[in-house]
Amino acid sequence: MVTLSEENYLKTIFHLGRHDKVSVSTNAIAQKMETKASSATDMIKKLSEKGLVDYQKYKGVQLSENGRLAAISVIRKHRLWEVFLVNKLSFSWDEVHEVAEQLEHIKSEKLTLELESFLDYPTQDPHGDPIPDSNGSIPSTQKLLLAKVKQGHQCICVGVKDSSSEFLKYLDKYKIALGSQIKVISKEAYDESMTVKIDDIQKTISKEVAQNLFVKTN
Amino acid sequence: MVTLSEENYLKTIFHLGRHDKVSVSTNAIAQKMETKASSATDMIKKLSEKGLVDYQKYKGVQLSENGRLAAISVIRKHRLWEVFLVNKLSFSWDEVHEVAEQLEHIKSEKLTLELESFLDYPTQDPHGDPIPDSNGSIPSTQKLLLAKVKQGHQCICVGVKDSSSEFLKYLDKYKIALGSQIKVISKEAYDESMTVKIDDIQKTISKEVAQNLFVKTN
DNA sequence: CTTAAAGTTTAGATAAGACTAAAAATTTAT
DNA sequence: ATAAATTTTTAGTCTTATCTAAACTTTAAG
Repeated sequence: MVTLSEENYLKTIFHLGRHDKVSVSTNAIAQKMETKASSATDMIKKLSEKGLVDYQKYKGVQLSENGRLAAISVIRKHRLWEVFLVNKLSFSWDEVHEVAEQLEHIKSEKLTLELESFLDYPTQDPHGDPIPDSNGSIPSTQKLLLAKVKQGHQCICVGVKDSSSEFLKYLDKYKIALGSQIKVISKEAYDESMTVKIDDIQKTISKEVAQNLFVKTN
Repeated sequence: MVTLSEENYLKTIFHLGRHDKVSVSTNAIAQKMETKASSATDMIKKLSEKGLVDYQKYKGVQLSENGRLAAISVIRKHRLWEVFLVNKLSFSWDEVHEVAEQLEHIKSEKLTLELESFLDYPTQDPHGDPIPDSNGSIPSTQKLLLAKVKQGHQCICVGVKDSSSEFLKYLDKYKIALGSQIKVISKEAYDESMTVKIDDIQKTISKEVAQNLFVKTN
C-alpha cells in the first residue's frame, strides 16, 4: 500500500525528474513539498525500502519502474478529475487544482476507468497536459514555448507551463485559451517582450508570459 | 479543521444515535468503527474538546449542533457521490459504498454544490436513503419495514435497511429494486417468512429479508 | 589542496491515531 | 446490598509524518 503522503512525494519526484533525467536532490523535493530536507530524507528512505525509488545517500533519488508507475497513476487521476471538473461541472481551469489534489488519491481502479470512459477518453487536461493511459503511457506532444517562436511565425496555443491561478486568470482576461491562434508580429530584444496577434487581436506580452505558454507551430 | 478520522467518528455517532436519541456508548462506537473502546474514548475526548459532541465520562456521547452539521455534511457528500457512481458511471448499487467512503471526505463546498446540480438535485441515494440539502435538512419519508405490512396489502419498495453488498446482490437476483410493487399474499407465523408478489412474480421471502426492506404503502 | 559554504543525514522530539493492559466506574445478578 | 460481570477510562507504547538542532558529506573557492 502506498500512503497519501508517499503518493505526493512520488508525484513531486516525477515532476522534478521529468526533463533532465538525472537524480533529484533532497532539497529540491523538500522545497516543492514545502517541507524540510530532513523530512524529505525520511520519506526517501521509506520509498527506497519499498522499492519505489533508487537512492544513494547524498546522491539524490530516481524513481524505480514501480515508483514511476505509481506516480503516473496519481497524475492520470489528477488530470482526469480536472477534465471532469471543467467539462462536467462548471469549474474554470484556474479552480481545479486544489480539488484535483484531493481526488487524485481516491483508490478504485474501476472508478478511474469508468470516469475516463464517461469523459470520452480525453488525451489532455484543461491546461493542455497529457493524460497517461491505463498502462502508464503518456501521449507525447511536440510543443514549444511561445518565447522560442520566431518573428512572423504562426502557432496555436496548446498548454501552459505555469498553471497557477494567477497566470490562468491573466490568460482568461486577455482571451488566451487552448486553441487560440497566435502570430508573432515582433520581438523586443531589450526585455524579450513580444507583440502577438491572438485570434486577430493584437497585444504585447512580457517575457514572463511568453515563457509560460506552450504552442505548436502549424 | 475536522480530520478524516474525526469525520468518520461523527458519522458513526450520527447513525448510532439516529433512532433513539439517547446518548451513544463508547463500546457501540468502537464496534461500528472496528476499533477498540480505548481508541474510541481518545477520539471522543478530542471531539468533545472541539465542541462537536457533548460528553460525560461513563455516560456516552451525543452530537452537538456543530457535530450534527459536520456529520450530515459527510453523509450528504457520501450519498451524492453514490448517485454519481450509479447514474453517471456504470456502478451498481452494491459496488458504491467503498468508493463513496473515500469521496465523502473531499473538501470543497463548490464541488458538492456543482455535483448536486449536475445530478439534478437528487433527494435519495441508490439505496433509497435521503440526501440532506446544503442546509443540513434531511427530507423525511414515511417508510416502514416490509415485515410490518399486513397480509393482503400492497406497497412499493423505497429503500433498504441493510445495504451490504450481499443483501443488494440478493435483491438484484430476484429482481427486487427501488420502485418494485410488492403485495403481501400471506405471512407464516412460525418463522415470520412471507409470500409476496413482486411486480407480478410470486416468491416467498424470509424474515431476514422482510426486516431489511423499506416500503411505502399506497 | 585545503577550507568554507552548501547540501544532506542523523538524532531526538512532537502530534495524531491506534493498541494493550490495568484500573476505575457502572450495571447486573444473586 | 454487595459481589460479579461488564463497560469505560487511564497509562504507557507504537507508527507515521513531521520538526529542530547537530553532525556529516560534498562542492566550490581561493
